[in-house]
Amino acid sequence: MTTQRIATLLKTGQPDESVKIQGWVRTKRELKGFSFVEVNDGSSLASLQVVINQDLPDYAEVIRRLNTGASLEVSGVLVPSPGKGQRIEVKAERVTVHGEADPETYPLQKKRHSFEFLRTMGHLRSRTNTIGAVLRVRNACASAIHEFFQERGFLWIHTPIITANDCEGAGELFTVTNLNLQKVPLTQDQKVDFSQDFFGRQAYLTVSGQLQVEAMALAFSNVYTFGPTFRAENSNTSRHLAEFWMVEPEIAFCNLEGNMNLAEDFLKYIFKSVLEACPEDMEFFNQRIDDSVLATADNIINNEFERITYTEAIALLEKSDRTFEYPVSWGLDLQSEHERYLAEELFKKPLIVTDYPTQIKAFYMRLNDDEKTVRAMDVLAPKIGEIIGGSQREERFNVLERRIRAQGMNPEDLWWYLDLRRYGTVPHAGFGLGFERVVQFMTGMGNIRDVIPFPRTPLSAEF
RNA sequence: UCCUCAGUAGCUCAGCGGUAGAGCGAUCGACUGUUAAUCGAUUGGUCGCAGGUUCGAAUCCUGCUGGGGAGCCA
Repeated sequence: MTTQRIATLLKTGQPDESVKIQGWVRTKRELKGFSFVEVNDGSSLASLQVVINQDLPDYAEVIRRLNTGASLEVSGVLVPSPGKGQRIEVKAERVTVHGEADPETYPLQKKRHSFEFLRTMGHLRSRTNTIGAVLRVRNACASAIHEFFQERGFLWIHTPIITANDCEGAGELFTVTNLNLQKVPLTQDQKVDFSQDFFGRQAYLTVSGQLQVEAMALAFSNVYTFGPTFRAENSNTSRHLAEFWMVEPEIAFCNLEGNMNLAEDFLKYIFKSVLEACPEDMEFFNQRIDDSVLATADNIINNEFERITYTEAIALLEKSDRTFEYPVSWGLDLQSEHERYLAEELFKKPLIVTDYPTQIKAFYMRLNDDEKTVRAMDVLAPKIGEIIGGSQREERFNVLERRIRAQGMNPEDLWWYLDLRRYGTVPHAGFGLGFERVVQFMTGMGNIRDVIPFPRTPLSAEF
């Protein structure tokens, strides 16, 4: 008999059906004459209750070995459950213990654990209710992202992880090298001689696939990247990782309005899709983690996002009677507290802020006619802050070259990026979305380290 | 990197100058249907590490780690 998944049995299993399941013991309750064992195989939040009667051969020995964390295989028959809390249960006919888990040392006890503690066991924590639910939602969300773009004819582009482009300006980079670090070759002026390194020049882990994905958009019209991204910043917050996943669509023949529409449709789609795919897990988050999770999802799906310009945002902040720690003034970037005030208190829903001052944004964003602002957009979500950052790109060769120079960079280093404006340039736009931040936002999880299987942060890469 | 709080039993914490306590877990026992099972008993600690102050340090001071907040950003 083939093994069935517990999620399927809980949903569609019928009494008298013969079944075989495999999984891990979540908890065991021994009574006189028989025992209840809850078995979870990761397919759903709920476990399947297995009833083992003492007339089973080797009953005492089997039960002794079935502690929390042990792995087993059960063959039996489904029966209606007389107890509360489950529709059906398995009456065990044969139980095989694959691996024991010594209860004296197995760290996951049948009680609540703090997330801090679970982080010290990256290899085991996915067997818990919360982290299990998070990772199922994460999977559903990743799947929804691909569905969304594939349905719309976007090509998934695998942009490089290793890059020599140090000119995107998006934070600190990790160097990739195979130089002998015991004996680093030096140039005459005592700098590291990267010409002797693997790529013949200094290379890095990517901080964004945007530059490359723009090149692809100018061949395939609509494309997206979805892959890991690396930042070597010494950021110690609940919203930052050194290794995270980013989604970056890029659309040719598109302006900022089209970009905003896509971003809004995109967020609505993935929330809806995850609610459909993981209703139990989402309900769990609403009950145990953050009781506004379902309302927030509903808010995203059913409301139009607010859209204001940076200039309007500054006016609203200046008009508010709130006192902010950081000053509000046209030309200064919005601080976390400003973004949160706008999204959480003033509008109480996601909003898109556009047309930021030129000097606080990247060189590739399209210059407006006033030359004081660029066609940038940030989608700000309650609780998380910036969840999406994007822009219409500067497609005019002369303007782009001028802006590269103005930011102290050398146009020659970006020769191929400029080439895209030299040959068949088109208006185009795109955005970047922090995948873990979306999962955080969806699940209500407070710390980004708990929405990725193995988080990498400063001083932390144990698992 | 800065601010701030915290490191005491397997876990969550109390004790805050006179050499250790609770709840949960685990273990054993009881219970024909439990579901964070319940009830009874038992077990459990170089008080993070290294220095220093003191007659005496878990307790006070200094360096290293974790949480929260900020900056940077996604």
